[in-house]
Amino acid sequence: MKGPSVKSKKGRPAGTHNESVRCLLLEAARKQFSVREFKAVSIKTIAESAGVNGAMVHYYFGDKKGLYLAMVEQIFAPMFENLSELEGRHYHSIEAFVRTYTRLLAENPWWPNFVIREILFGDEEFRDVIITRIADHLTPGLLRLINEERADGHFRDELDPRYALLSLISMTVFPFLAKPLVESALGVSMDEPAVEALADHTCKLFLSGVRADGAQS
Amino acid sequence: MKGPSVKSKKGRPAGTHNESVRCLLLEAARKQFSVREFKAVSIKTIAESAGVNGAMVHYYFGDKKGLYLAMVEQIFAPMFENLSELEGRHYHSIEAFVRTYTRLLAENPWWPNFVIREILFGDEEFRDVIITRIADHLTPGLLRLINEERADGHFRDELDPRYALLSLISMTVFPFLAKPLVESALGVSMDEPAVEALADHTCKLFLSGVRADGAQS
DNA sequence: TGTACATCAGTGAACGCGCGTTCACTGATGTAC
DNA sequence: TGTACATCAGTGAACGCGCGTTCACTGATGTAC
Repeated sequence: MKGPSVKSKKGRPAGTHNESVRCLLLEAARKQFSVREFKAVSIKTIAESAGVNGAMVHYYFGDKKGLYLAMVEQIFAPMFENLSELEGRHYHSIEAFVRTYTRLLAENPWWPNFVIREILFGDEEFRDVIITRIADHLTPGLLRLINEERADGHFRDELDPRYALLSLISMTVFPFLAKPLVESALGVSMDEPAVEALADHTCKLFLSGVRADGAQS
Repeated sequence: MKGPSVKSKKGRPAGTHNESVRCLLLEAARKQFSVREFKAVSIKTIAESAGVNGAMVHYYFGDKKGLYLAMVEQIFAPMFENLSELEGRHYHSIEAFVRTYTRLLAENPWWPNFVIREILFGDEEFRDVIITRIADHLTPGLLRLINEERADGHFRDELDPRYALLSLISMTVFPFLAKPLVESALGVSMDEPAVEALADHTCKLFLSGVRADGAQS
């Protein structure tokens, strides 16, 4: 595999406008892989969609899987970055989690699509990596938070924190995952205001649902 | 396409043990398609898994897609049947919905897998059929129920019934959809007792979450 | 009953298409001296 | 400055593999008379 990363002193230097081909391919790949399976998307289709020669896939990414992984990495990076931030600073509030996550999902609507695809149909190794990565980023902080609220008497005593967390994540993620179903069946368009209203609703439902009888809202 | 369905008077009658090959293929197909994409599963793999000749796929199902559709139909049929029953009789209770649906999902763990696959990556026509079918079976009865409870003052007045229904479905379905993630990240094994406990939890969380302040539990 | 025949489920080799991949090549653009 | 050369991004034809599909065929099992 030879690529543009090979540097040397002589000759024409790399990087006039060559990165555009790379970007075009990544963008086209995201579009195609968003609505079709890996093997159902041909390099030819991606190349045509990007308006470049199909051999460029191998020139820039080695092979088809290289392009796919580069694209997935590009999609996941900002999500994990933001989630790390969230973990570091704002995890003190259930509401902050729901709103931040909702915003992230609204901005990256194809993200849950690729996650669920990898989890359900991906290679075993890659799947485990993703699962571990998501679990590590989401679970500890939120579980601790729920446990604290329960210990302080704000949440019901018999509440199972694991189930509570599962409910919270379910309500936050599923609407984006089943977006076509939601839009068609419920008539909810999942645009900016609807998504925000849904986040409000989710917070209220969850906090009322787990609150101890005697606790203040 | 010639198949065993062609009947005649003369010759060896159909149906000694020939249906077993059909069943073996359907079962093997379900196994393979559960964990891999359509194009990532070869007829050869299915046939080997079933222990029959690969040409049998075309003999019994016409082509690969015929086998896939027959398998999906076989998976969906009991679900829609049970959902219809549910609609006719037991839709008077949120709890009945959650418990019935949870039981169905526990008994048919691959069902949400195929639904989401078709919705996200399927052909446009097939996707719309599935979405419409699910929407028609789930939405009207439950929406009516939620509206009634709200009108009777049991549920909060400012509650949006569509969002409430979405939350309910999210909490019921998502845990099965993200089963590997749930089991790995939360340490919940999603077996019989855990699934039942989760259904209890979901009912309690939802009903507490939507209840009007003055209403009885 | 015996026999010729029809139809069955199932076989296995061969075909041909689409795909990912490879590779010799081109013209443009830079550097070295 | 001019010129020979090195390296670049990109091209397009060809290759070969795997796949879905086809088809002539077989032996078994029934029916007709």
